[in-house]
Amino acid sequence: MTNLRDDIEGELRKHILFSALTPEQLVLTARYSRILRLGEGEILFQQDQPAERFFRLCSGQIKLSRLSMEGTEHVIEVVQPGQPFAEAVLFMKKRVFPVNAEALMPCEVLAVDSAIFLQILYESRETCFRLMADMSYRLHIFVNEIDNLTLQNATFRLVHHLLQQIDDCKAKTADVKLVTSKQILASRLSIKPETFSRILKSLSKKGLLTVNGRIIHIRDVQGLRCFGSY
Amino acid sequence: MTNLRDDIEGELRKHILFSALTPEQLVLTARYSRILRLGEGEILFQQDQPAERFFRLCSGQIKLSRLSMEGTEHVIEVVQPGQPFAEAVLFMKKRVFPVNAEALMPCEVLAVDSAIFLQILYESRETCFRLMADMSYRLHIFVNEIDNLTLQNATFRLVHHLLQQIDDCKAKTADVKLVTSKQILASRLSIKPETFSRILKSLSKKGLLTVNGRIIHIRDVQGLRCFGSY
DNA sequence: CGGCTTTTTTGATCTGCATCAAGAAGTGGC
DNA sequence: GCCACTTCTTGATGCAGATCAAAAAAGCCG
Repeated sequence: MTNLRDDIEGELRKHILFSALTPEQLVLTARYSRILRLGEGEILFQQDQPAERFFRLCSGQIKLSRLSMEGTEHVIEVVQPGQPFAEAVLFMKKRVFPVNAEALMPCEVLAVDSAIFLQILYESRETCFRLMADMSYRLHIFVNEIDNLTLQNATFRLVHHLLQQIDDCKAKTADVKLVTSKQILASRLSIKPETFSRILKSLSKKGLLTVNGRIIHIRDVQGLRCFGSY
Repeated sequence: MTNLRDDIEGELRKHILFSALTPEQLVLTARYSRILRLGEGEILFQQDQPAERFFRLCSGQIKLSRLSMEGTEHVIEVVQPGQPFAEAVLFMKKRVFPVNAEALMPCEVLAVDSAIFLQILYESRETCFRLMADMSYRLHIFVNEIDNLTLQNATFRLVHHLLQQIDDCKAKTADVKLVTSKQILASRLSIKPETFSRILKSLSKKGLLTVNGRIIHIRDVQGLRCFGSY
């Protein structure tokens, strides 16, 4: 565990955005970086707080969410180990976090100083290009996300999510282990927990899958794929 | 009209992404750029087509939309003169347009060659930074968009849109001229035209506004602002 | 102007999903 | 192993907004 603290450079090197840096740049960045440890339920940052750092998750799980005025929460993303987050804030006029970040379990997070990174960016075209690719990718994700929310119904979104989790795309059958609680996954997909449960039930009644706790056994991948919204 | 064809450089200079270029870079870019003219209803590009250029709208209006598998359309954005679009595609692995683009009226569009621009980007940090700021801004917009779709109801979205159009934010009363047909605006806000019409009616019945064709006269800005979703 | 298309409105009805409420089934602590 | 607590499921009911159908209003053009 504690060994991580001593290997900030190693952690940085794993970070796609830093993989193009020269050794000197890496050392400089490391000096302005920290490994943070969070307990379950701990808040890393909150919406509208000034953002002086951005992150990469080393271990654990982080929930990124937004709060509406009435206080209802919507989970935007559940960050998995290896993923960078809050890096696009660097270029916003108002440099504040657009989301809340909360540890869903004990986490180790690499925190990098924004100011230093901007300086590095200025010196490393290669890094600029990686960041642009990264942001472009995120934009693409968001466009798809909006599609799903507007053009598609709840059942489709759930089915789509399950299918995405399958790596072997030509398998007839598959097991999907949900990475979070059904509540949180439901929010991620903009579905109420009750509805989520009912959809799973109806899918299993159709013989397309069986549910065993967090393990979803898909009995008919092809059938599920052709399913859509009917 | 035709004078635009002769002034590609001038048009480029207005493009925020090109405003940091050296004269030589500008000339080079201009050589690989074109001004395109589109008639009403003409398609500039379609979803999944290879994207070898990106754009800036000089005049007219362009509708960016997505199609679902069942064929229903959702308007992502209505591009106004001066706005760049499809520039984030540059960095995607599969370099294809993620949306359809159709002229809502006769348009003049500045089309810039992607390959040349990537080369320029490599030579101009300043331009990289502008593009990153641009993408970061778009990401932020999308996060808000998803908020509105998930946390907010149709009435809120419409009210929110109207309030955004008001420039003088402390005015008691205001006129908003819709830039497109109500149908298209409705789709942009993920509302069916019928529902859109009903919402406007209910707001006017409450005395908050009056509707006169595409001109919405807001009689009580403050009241509308406090309105939300109730 | 009068006939045409297109946009907008209105009414009636339907439905997916939310909400409320209450059990059931896991999960962890001591 | 038992109790408290959280997560998940199930049922009953309600409502926002979709859908279908058709009238009304607004543009358009020869």
